[in-house]
Amino acid sequence: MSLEEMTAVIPNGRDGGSPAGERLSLGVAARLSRYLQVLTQAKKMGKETISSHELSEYTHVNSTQIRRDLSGFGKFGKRGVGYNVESLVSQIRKILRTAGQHNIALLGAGHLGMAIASSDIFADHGFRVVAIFDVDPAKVGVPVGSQLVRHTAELRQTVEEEDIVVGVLAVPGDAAQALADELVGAGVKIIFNYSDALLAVPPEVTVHTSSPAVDLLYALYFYLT
Amino acid sequence: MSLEEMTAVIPNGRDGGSPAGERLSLGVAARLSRYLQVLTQAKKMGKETISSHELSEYTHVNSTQIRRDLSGFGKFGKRGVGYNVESLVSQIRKILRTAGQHNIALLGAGHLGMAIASSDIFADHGFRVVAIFDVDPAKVGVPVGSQLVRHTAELRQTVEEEDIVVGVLAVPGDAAQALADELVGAGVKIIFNYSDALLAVPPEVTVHTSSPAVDLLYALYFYLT
DNA sequence: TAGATTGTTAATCGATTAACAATC
DNA sequence: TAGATTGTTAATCGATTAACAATC
Repeated sequence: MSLEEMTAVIPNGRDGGSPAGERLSLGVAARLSRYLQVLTQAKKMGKETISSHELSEYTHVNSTQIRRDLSGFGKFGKRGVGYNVESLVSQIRKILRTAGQHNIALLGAGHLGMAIASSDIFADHGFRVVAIFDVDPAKVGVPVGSQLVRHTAELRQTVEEEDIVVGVLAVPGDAAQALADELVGAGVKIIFNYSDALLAVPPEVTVHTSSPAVDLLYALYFYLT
Repeated sequence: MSLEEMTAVIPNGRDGGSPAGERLSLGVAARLSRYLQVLTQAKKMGKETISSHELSEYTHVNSTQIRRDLSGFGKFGKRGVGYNVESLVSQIRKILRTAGQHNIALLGAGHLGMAIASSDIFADHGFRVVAIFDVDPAKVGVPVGSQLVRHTAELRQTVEEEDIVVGVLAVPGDAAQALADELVGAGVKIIFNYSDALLAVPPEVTVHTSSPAVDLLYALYFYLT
C-alpha cells in the first residue's frame, strides 16, 4: 500500500449500485490486488473454491471486509460454498482493469535480473519481460530467459518499439538514478526499484521500491512484542 | 501492511504521555518501517536532515501524518529545519525495538538466493544471513557471500546453534511447503516466502509472501485509470 | 433438514487532513 | 526579521467489526 497522492473516489455500494466506472480507493485496490495474489497461488495448487475465511487466513484481512469488498461489485460467491477461485480471479482482474498483457523492461542481468527473468512471478499476472539490459559488454548478447541481453544504450529505442510501460531496476544503487532518468526520458511511467537508491523522478512517474528487510522488521516487531 | 490478526493497542499520545511500553498499532508500525527505509537510503546518500514534506514525497504518506506519527514519541524535529536523518533512524529503531542484530537462514542457493546473499538489503537493517542451504549436492560446500552452502538436512541443527529467528525461502514453489515445515519444526517464527506457493503454517508463525507482480498491478491500476 | 457461508446492516474506531500557532 | 517547518488541534471520512438474515 503506497500511492497516497492520488485522489480516491470511494466505490461504496451503499445505494445498491455497483461502482461502475469510478476509481477504486487506494485501500480497496490494494486489498483486491492482495486477494488476486492468493487466488492465483490457490489456482496453481488446484483449489476450486475458497471461502472468505480461508482468504482471510492467507491475506490477514478480516473476512467480513473481504466479503464487503467483493459484494460491492457483484454477487460472486455461493452461500454455504464460497467463491469459485477461477472466476473470482477473472472478476478481480476485470475490476482492476489489468486483464491484459503488459510489457516490462528488465535492467540488470546479474543474479537478481536472472532470478526475475527465469521465474514466472511476473508472467502469472500478465507481465511479459520483453527486454533485458546490462552495461557489461560481456553480458550483452547472452541469452537470459527468452531474450538476449541488450546494451543499455538501446534502452530508449527498445522502450518505444516494444511498447514498454514498466521498468524494473535490478542494478546496484549507484547505477539506479541514471537508468531511472533514461527510463523516464523514454516515457516509462512506472518504475520498480530493487536497488537501495532513493530515486528522484517527475511527479507523473510512480516509483515502487522493494524493501524486504523493512517488511521483515515490521514482522519482527510483532514477534518481539 | 499485512498482519491483521494481532490485537492493536493504539498509542495515541492524546493525553500528552508518550506510549511507553504499549504495542504500536499495525498502521503506525508499518509507516514507521516505511520511514526507516527511506531514511536508511537517505543516510547512505549523505543527506543530513530531511523534512516531513520530503519524507512524504518518498513514502507517499501525508506529511501531517508523518509529523503526527513521530511527535507521538518525542520532539525529534527542529522547526524550520526538519529532522536529523541519523538520529531519526536510531529513534525509530528504538521505537520498533529492532535495534539489535537478527540472524536469518536463507533457503535456496539459486539466482535469487545468490542475489540476496550478496546484497546488503538485509544487512543494512541488522539482519545477518548466517546460513545458506540447498538440496543440490553440487552446490553444497560452495562459498556464497561469507558462507559455505550447507545441505538442507542440517537445517534443524543449524537453526538451534545459530539462534535463527527468520527463514527466507528462495526456492521453487514445489519445494517451499516441505522447507516451511522444516523451519517451523526447528522453531522459526517468521518465514519470508519468495516462492509462489501458498504456505500452511501454525498460527504462531508469520508468513510474509513477496509479490512484486501484485505490487505492479496495483501501481498499474492507478496509471491506467 | 442441518450446517456452512455469503451478503448486508449498523455502530465504532482509527486514519486522514486542513489549519495554524510555535519556534528554529 | 522573514521564511520554513514542526507540533498539535479539531473535524471528517473511511475502515473495521460483530451480528444476523438469507440461502446454498
